[in-house]
Amino acid sequence: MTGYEMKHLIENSSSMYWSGNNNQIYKALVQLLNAGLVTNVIEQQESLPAKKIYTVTPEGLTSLKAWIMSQPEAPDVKKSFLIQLSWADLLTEDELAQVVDQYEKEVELQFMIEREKQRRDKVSPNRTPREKILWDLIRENMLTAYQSEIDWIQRVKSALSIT
Amino acid sequence: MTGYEMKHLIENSSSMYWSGNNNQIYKALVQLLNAGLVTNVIEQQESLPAKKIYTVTPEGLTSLKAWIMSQPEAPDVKKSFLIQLSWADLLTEDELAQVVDQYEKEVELQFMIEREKQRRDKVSPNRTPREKILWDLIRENMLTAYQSEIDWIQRVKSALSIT
DNA sequence: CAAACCATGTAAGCTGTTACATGATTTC
DNA sequence: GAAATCATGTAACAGCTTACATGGTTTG
Repeated sequence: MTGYEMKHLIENSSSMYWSGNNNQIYKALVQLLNAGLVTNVIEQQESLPAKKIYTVTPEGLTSLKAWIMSQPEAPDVKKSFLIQLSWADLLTEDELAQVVDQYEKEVELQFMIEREKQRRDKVSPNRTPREKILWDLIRENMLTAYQSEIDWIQRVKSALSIT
Repeated sequence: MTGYEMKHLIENSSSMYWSGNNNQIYKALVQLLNAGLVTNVIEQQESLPAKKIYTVTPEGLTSLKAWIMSQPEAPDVKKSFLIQLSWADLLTEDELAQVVDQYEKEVELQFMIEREKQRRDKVSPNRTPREKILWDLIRENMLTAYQSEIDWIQRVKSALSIT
């Protein structure tokens, strides 16, 4: 696979949250190459820059497997909206209701974008039945996280309207 | 409040996810001062560096209120575990079960740490009834997010053990 | 006797983002 | 005729982390 292809793959994935901008991808690939974790084959093209097609080496696979088995980290979550809410007593009732509405729309938008991404992505690997199960679980995780946030927003709305 | 106090306040808060290390806090306070959004009073101490006690200006409050009403962003979530899972078909059943268990323990640990933080934090402002409601909602958000992740882990375990 | 607390700050380095650069080909 | 696609890369900047620096007082 080329760096360019990886970039698009990362962009269309939601669990692979890395931005994958040019600056990082091409630099990282050079580092992996120097570390002997990948090799590349250069394919010349007329009127376009030469493709560098990368392949994992056995050492690369070993290194990957070691990372997969390394201690997983808890999710890293940043909800700037909660910081807005923590100061929201400065707002009138109407202003507060408006901001909550905006947040609801934004989260629902991202939720729909995620569902659409999943619908389009028919490329997910199905090399084994277990791999399919794993990928379905990953997708479910993304969706239920959004759903849980949307449920919370409903509770916010009823808690504030009662006041 | 001094920069030092803010640092501790941020560390003990979970919704205020900013790391708040020295380098950033003291630099940011100088910027706020230059922008006229805060003022400070210097209080000399013997055998300790002088305290700089900061206070928001009316301009600072206006600026804060503008930010609170600005378009909220959807949560920014990074779950590196999902990337580990997406490659986990390289593992044996036992290895996979082990990594899932480690993730479960890690998330449960963070969940307990969060609950403990909330239990200890009796300093949360209660200036109005509405502010109390808001702060309770923020706390509920943090906890239900963890709970939703833990529920998902249970589904992962049953989906994988059936295989 | 080591570690933590108080309270300010600086320095170095890594990660991430946005924008720029090339230049032909295809799509709207 | 403008914008996107292909495919590589560079440059400048912002954010974040870790470690260092000072130095007296208190806690384990």
